[in-house]
Amino acid sequence: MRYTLSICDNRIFRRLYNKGKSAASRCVAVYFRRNGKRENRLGLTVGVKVGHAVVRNRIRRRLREIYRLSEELLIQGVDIVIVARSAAAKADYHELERELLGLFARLGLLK
RNA sequence: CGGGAGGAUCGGGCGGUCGCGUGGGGGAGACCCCAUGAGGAAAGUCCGGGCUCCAUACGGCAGGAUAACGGGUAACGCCCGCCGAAGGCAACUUCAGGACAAGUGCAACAGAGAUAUACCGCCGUGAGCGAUCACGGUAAGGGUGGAAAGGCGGAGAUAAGCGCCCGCCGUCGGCACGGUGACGUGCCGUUCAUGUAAACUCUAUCCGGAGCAACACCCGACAGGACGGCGAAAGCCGCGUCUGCCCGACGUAGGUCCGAGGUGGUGGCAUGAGCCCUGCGGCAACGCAGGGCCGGAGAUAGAUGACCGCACAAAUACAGAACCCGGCUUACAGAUCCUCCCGAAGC
RNA sequence: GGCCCGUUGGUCAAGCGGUCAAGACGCUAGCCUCUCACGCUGGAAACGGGAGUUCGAUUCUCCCACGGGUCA
Repeated sequence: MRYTLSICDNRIFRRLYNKGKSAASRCVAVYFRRNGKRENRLGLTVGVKVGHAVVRNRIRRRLREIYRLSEELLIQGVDIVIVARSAAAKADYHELERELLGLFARLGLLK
């Protein structure tokens, strides 16, 4: 991903959950906040409750793919956390793509 | 053809576009090229090891594990063979399968009585006209129970009965033969004894503790402190670590411990009790010898996804390495192969 | 990733090889009261699942499932 770093620090996740703006749909929830930098930072959260390791990996990879393909459309300089919910385990790639892009549009993250 | 038993293997292949981890190469750089990239269970963490630190891991108690016998293995609670028991017409499957005859405990309810007993019954004696009662004998019959004085059958004897006696079976003990052994077969006998050890316990064998978040090293930040007593010395006490306790060992001034700080990097880290083929030994597990192959995962918020095409009946199961191996257990759509048993029909 | 615990009515929980598996709160029916509450009497409701040992398992053993703790 060209313009994006990963979020490794648990404190950044906490700050987004507490102070970021958010929106949610059936399968995913999105939190974001401006970070004052030139590039974006992305965090993906897929909890244990969603499924076992194979299911969690698949969801995480699909979410990352969706983000990668839509990266050019997004504004820059924000931290974004995408949280998978339980329903994501049964959704296919296209459903996730539709929901996630819909949330990005609702939050005004698209250029 | 139908039904069944045992074992083994696969659990995806080819191609295209974009994207990711690792290694290598090219380029001043942006970047480009090449190679490669999850499992049979990677899982549960139930056993056993390697490896690292603690003492070179040593003695006793406590604690834990295993349990017919022989072998295999680095080791095992695993595997192979074999014995015994149970089940099945059979192929075959299952078994925590030592010792209640060392001692202790427990056995509710029912039942007269639970390791010793006489409720009904049977028999004898005495009392009574009699119904019946009292005392004694008896475990063959009834009833209760998971279990009632080895089991089944029989004859004599007896007041009635009883392994009191006989035959067969079982059990225990002894002897002989076969087997490396568990054990089997045969003979003899004064043995005849409730169950339970996944109850305490006893017997035999094995086990030191912790775990890669172990451990070693580097950079930076912070805040430093303690190291005693006796003695001339040896040494003793104390303190610390090693295991719950004892014993013991080691350390006690270029070392150790406590406190503070809690951030990043490197190694450990992937060639291993490895896989394949051939030969020899062995019933087998497996071992030995020779040859070949490395078919290269190695992250540190953690790499495999999206879309499409092709053949096949279909691509749909369970499921993601985190120090590494050997097992066990659990989950699993579908496909293929081998061996064997039973039944029916035919030759 | 490693190492340890736990699971009993709706909730909190005691028990531990054997007769009805205690108790509290809650729920419910009746009584009391003009009515509600309090009080009194009664009732329903549970051993996470599956195997094994045993005459008998909530208890003992094994395997799963779920929930929690702890270690840099």
